[in-house]
Amino acid sequence: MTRVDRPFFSRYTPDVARDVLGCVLVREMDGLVLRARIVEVEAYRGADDPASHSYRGMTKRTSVMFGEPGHAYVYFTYGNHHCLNLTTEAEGEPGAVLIRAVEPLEGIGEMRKRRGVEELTSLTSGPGKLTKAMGIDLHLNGEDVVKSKELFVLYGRRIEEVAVSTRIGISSGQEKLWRYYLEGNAFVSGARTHNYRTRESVR
DNA sequence: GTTCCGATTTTCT
DNA sequence: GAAAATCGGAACA
Repeated sequence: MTRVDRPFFSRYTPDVARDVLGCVLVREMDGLVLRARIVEVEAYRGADDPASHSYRGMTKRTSVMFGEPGHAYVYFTYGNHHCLNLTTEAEGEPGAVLIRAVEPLEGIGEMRKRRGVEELTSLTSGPGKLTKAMGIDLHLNGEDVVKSKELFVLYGRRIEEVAVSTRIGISSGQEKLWRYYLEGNAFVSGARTHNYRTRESVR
């Protein structure tokens, strides 16, 4: 397995989002290995994207989005949940891909323990769920996933069919179709938002 | 310093 | 289908 490299992330964010589908997210700690396949993502950019945290420019929190591509941007929201992003675009340009859902591959028992849930499809089918299942929190904010030993991404199998829709949980920027997911995958979140759906073949 | 609110999840009706 | 839980960041004064 080959690690996803810096140039992969240093591109137009929606392209990175679509291409990272099918790649494998790996979390290693305390001799533990957790692996999961990325099945749902969303793209967030900067000044052209009112739904993005970096829409109004750089702040202490969003500085990671402006930095070198290929780093983890982790934020805390709703007083309960962490969300994982991978930064994109050339250094100086804000951008990140939100990992919304993954499919567990290895360390499933550990994920169940961390989530306190048995149901396999509930383990990592949401941005807050997968961070809890994989032990991802603010201490990984800014982590360089190109070099990190704790959190990184491997290239995966080729993907046949990708579905596109509006992003979930945002109040502006709804005209952009920047949510990408594997059509029919059981771990995709957002069953409640039967919004715009388009199909397209990729790769 | 104070106020407002969210790139969510869970639980209850 | 609706609402509560819960707290750090960002905006405003």
